[in-house]
Amino acid sequence: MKWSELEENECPIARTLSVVGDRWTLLILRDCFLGRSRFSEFRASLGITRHVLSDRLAGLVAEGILDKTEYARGRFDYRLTDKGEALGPILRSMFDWGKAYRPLRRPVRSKG
Amino acid sequence: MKWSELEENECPIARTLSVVGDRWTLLILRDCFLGRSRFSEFRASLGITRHVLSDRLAGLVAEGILDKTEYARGRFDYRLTDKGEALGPILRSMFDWGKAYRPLRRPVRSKG
DNA sequence: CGGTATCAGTTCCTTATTGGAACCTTTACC
DNA sequence: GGTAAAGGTTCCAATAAGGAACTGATACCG
Repeated sequence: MKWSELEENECPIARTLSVVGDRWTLLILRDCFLGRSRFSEFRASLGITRHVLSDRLAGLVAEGILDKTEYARGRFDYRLTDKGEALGPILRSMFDWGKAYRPLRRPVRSKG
Repeated sequence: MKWSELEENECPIARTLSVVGDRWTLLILRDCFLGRSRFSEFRASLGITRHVLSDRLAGLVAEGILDKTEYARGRFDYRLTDKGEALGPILRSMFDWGKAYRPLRRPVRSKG
């Protein structure tokens, strides 16, 4: 199965992954849940390249997950729609799993 | 931020994505939850290339998410560990979202 | 015993996706 | 008019994924 074929897959999980299953999309959406809404904010937070960010944002807008509005000439806000907000539980469960099963062992400084 | 740097990211969501955030891993794990456990079963179900499947399974074993056991000479079972089972809520929430927000409009046959 | 088939990979080559830097256009500020 | 920032786009190099062929090891067939 090719990635693009997932969209019409029988399995709802596969269909969800066809939308948010790439390397960056869920991190962008996490930023949205944290209140970030601008191209430059995502850039600063994620270190994603402009090209890929531009592409992902356009995809999310096309999917109806983000809403793009011009808050000043040539400046845009990307905000979660209801469909986007509904992804919250996915991020929530990822948060819980990461916290429980991949704890940060923070770097010990000097003699620790 | 490069993908590999996510492992030690401050955010638990980022750390989770460093493990399951690529194109295929969550689909493989979905198959595990559905009871599939062998290389050939994953292949048949997903149409993933041998090379990538081999790589992903090895990664999941290294992460302690799957357990690999030889059930016959040269034949292996991959089964979810507790850490792997704990990913259930992520798949569950993806299932719910996909069902609600990306319903299958199944192809209408003949006159519907 | 030779021939064929399956499982679980590995290797090699091609295609697709990402990373990185430079460039572009509009607006704001001095 | 010069500089800077936002939000892109374009181009090229590096990385990842797709696809087919090839490798053992084991099993079954006659």
